[in-house]
Amino acid sequence: MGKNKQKTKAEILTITIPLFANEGYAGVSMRQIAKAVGIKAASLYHHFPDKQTLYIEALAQAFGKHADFMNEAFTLQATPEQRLRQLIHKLCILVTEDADFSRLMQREIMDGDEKRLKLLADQVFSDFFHDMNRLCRSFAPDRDPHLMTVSILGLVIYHYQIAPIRCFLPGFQASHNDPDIIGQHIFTLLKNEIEL
Amino acid sequence: MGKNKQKTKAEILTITIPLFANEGYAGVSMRQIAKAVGIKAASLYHHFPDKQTLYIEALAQAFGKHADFMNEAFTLQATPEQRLRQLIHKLCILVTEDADFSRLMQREIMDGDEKRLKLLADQVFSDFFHDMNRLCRSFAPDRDPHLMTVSILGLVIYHYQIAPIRCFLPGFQASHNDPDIIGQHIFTLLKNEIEL
DNA sequence: GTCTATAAAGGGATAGAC
DNA sequence: GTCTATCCCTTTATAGAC
Repeated sequence: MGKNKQKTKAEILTITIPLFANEGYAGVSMRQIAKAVGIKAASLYHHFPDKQTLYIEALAQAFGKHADFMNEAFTLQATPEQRLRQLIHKLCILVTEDADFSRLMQREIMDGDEKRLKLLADQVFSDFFHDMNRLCRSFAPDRDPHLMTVSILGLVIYHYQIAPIRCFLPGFQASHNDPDIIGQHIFTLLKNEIEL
Repeated sequence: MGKNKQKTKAEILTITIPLFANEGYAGVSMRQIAKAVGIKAASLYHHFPDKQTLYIEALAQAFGKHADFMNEAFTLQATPEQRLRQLIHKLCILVTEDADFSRLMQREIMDGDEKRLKLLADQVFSDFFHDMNRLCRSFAPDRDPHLMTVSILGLVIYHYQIAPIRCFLPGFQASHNDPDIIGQHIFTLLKNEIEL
């Protein structure tokens, strides 16, 4: 009844996502993808017209997975301080637990052309970013909300990005990879900004 | 007298660096490099035994270029506050003005194997990171210096990383790409940390 | 929906002339 | 030090059998 086709397509994408996340678009061949999926390369072209499309759909699946988180991170009614703490905590968990998502995002911001970036911004980040701006305004009304939002994202994301080399850098301790420790550090860093 | 060989080698690397920075290792072919340099692909193998070596030497040249900055950022005698402001300012200028350096670094942290990352950490960042830890201790003695150092780097670097998509995100203004504006924002964000 | 076979192009790398 | 020519392999993608 055609249900297998859809299922197989999503399965292919699920298997493909970590490959693109770890090796990049140019670093993964259709043969490698096919091998990982368990079919021959030619069969991939039954599901996707070309490699580009396969990549774009993998992106869409990887990013769509977290749409809920993006929208739910701001629902709870609480003080700005509590909401900021919650948000930082959830962001730390997100980047730590879905490395594929984070890496794909990083690569896409690096390599995506203008058209793809605009799509990513509008369809994935717009609402989330807007909510973050609003949160920033609520606890730091005198600050530029856009700059604050980027700063908070940078604080969380860079601690994750630098993880592969961090263990070789001066002052490293194992606890520095713990999302709770990192989240707590970032929250106290920003706490002074909060107007009580 | 063999002086041309050295000169040409450095010239090749200079031309190659932006290619690897923009397209990544797998995204650039020896033929593309040769074309950019203005010679044939086979001639590249007179200077470098293989593509890997060419890439590594390009990294070395791109990173070595900023060794002075890394070491000079902490020489001036001043209050911790002044030194922090100076450092943030110089970092903002660095990542803004040498996009190739920043992108290569980002790719290398993402894709480098353990051996290359250890080399990068020891030979490029060790002293700089150590100095940053010391600076952090001087203005925020109660904080973990490693976490503080990474946070400061993340604040600066992420504002640069997100630049390609930033203009599509809510609240963007042209001034958000100005290193002076970003630097000022980050400094005031950290200023509350400073023990006067 | 997957397979084999294959086309057409591009990849890294080498040999040997100049 | 650069060239042409070439080797051998991989790549993306298609055609057509099952």
